[in-house]
Amino acid sequence: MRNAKRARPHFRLDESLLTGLPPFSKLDSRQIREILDQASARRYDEGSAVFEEGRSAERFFMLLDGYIRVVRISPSGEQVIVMHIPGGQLFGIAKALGHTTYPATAVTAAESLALSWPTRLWDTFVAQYEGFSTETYKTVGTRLGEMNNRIMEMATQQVEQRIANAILRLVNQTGRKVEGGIEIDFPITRQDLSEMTGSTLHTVSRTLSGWEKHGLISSGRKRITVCDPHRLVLLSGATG
DNA sequence: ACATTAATTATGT
DNA sequence: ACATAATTAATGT
Repeated sequence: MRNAKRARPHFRLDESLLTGLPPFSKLDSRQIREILDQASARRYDEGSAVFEEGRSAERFFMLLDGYIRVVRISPSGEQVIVMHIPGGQLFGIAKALGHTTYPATAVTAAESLALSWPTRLWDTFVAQYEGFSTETYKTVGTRLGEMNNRIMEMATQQVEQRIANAILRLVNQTGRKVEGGIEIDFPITRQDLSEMTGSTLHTVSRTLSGWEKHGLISSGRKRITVCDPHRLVLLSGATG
């Protein structure tokens, strides 16, 4: 039966969701409780936007499970994939960068689960939760370093090496062991790889086919597993 | 050393 | 059956 409208049922989020995650690892269970009671949880289908570039940063997020694809669109309409964020990390933390709007769009690369809080809570989180700010600045620093490396790659390396580096990054961050190698844990297309490397899906397809022929990787539709990481590193590294 | 264009085939609902 | 992904060859800068 269709019942009367009622307020969103208040699910008590389990404390184990946050305990152990770096930004919260130093907190006692009372503090975790506090934080969880102010959070809202939401599930996202694959490919749905969590927030969009330019929009006011109303909330910040903790990705509990799944993967976030950070995306920007050029004025001419081409998409660029800035990076991927795995579960267990904060994202949409515009406030940490001194922004009031989101600097990029966040799309789920797989079905995902995220907590979020109103951005007005950011300062109190920083002020009263030990380790929160230092840990978040660590992740900001890590991401900055990655983007830094990407800039170098873009400027100096050829497409094949950039693709190799992109895949290695994904494998390091999201790789899960399967028989015969390490698989990228979420669906990824040649188009995606091209948007990460400033290339085209055709070039990506050709290079991947070549690698597959030589046993470096194996791939199906939207799936890539690295069989020989070592040789891939050789390809990606100093001029071959 | 790569993009573009185009045609063809494979794969998932 | 249909849409989306991937491959492959030919041609262009």
